[in-house]
Amino acid sequence: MTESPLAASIARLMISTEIPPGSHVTAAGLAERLHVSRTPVREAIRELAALGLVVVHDNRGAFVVDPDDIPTAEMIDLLATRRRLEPWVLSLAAERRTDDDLTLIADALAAGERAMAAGDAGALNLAHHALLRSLTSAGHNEAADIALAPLHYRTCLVFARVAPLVLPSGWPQHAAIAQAIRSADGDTAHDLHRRHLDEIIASLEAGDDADGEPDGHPR
Amino acid sequence: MTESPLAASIARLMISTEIPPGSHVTAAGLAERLHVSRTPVREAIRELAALGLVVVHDNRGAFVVDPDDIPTAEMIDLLATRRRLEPWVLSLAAERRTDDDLTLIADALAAGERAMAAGDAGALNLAHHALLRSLTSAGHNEAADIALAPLHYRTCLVFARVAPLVLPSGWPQHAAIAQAIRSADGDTAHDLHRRHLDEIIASLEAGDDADGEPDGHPR
DNA sequence: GTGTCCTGAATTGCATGCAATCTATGATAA
DNA sequence: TTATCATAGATTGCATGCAATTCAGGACAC
Repeated sequence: MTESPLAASIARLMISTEIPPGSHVTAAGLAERLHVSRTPVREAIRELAALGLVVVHDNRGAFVVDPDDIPTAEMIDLLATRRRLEPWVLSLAAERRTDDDLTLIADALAAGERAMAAGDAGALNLAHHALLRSLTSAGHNEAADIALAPLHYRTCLVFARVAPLVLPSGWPQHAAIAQAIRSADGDTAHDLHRRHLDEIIASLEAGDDADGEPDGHPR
Repeated sequence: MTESPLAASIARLMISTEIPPGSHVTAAGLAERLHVSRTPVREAIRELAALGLVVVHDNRGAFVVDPDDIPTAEMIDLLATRRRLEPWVLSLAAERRTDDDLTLIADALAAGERAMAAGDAGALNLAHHALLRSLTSAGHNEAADIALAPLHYRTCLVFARVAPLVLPSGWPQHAAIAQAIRSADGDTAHDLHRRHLDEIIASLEAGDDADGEPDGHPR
């Protein structure tokens, strides 16, 4: 999207859970931490609110979205919505991707591998988000890109706590999808991704865990 | 979405084309017009940027999205993306809608009728947007609601100039969709809306008009 | 012990001042 | 005439000050 650099920085802190879910983020606190004044921080917080990363209560400030506050039904809605769009966008990506897109995707995959090897949960969450964004932007459908941006942020936030446990087992699936896009095989990318999302949805519906088992691999 | 009241006010000015597409909106100008200072205006502009209503150029300010700058292919992408989500959301709406939802939908339809009778193009655009939002929010799928918000804004902006010419002939279709939702007939709502969007897409693809003929009724 | 009210610290939200940057205009030289 | 450059105006972006609001904790009455 068109996040400002500052908003992107703050978003990274949240996705990596350096700022934990549910936190009350104060303008003064972030201003000091990021060495800017409160004004640009406040503007960035508004952006993040529009992207669904924080909720702003009148005269009480912004709170990072807390997965514990989100009912399972809402998580299912979130994934079902992605399911309607993403497989199609990935099939577009297989047609429209440029070499730059492929590089971005490969970079995100590599970052994820490194994060898993290093056991760095925050970095893995960031890589997951970068991967979702790079795959989507390869579709070169700006409307879909804009529509999915808040869903990707929410997904990475909502599953931030469990992602380090379940992402590693699902990473090969991501790699396979990326490979299909590289090979311009839209149908395979479409089907793989839809199956991937279906598995997550199924595990949520089975009630594996109120916190979600995003890759369908119960402990 | 969670627009601030100020951002919503500015958005209304843009959708009604009181602030015309392509305008360079200055913080000082809006501040004076809305009787507030520049700070809250700047925050609102950031929100609108996240929603895709304006584009912000560094150190040059914000510009209202101009339909003339948007290629037909991108408009088709926009509508194709809505087509993936909205019919499904409306079928959800037929299941989940509350009485309050039906009231909002009826209000939007009535506002559109009044605007057409009065020949008020700005009011009609606003009613169109309110209708899209009320239909979608009746689906009670927050993720889909958030994802579609920027698409609805963009749609109403992109078609702002031609909407007054084509919306009247398409209004009965909207009314029929609303009726299906009221009757809890999800399949009909789904099919009617998909057909509606397909017609618009087809007319764009046929090149009826670079500006779009959003309801498929060439002059 | 329980509930209510009050006070104070903390935070938001808004207004304004100012430096840095950009655009446009007109002057100058080739 | 055309191109280049300098200057002036306007606008953004950031910092800071202050009033209004909210929440937490304790005193007090019952």
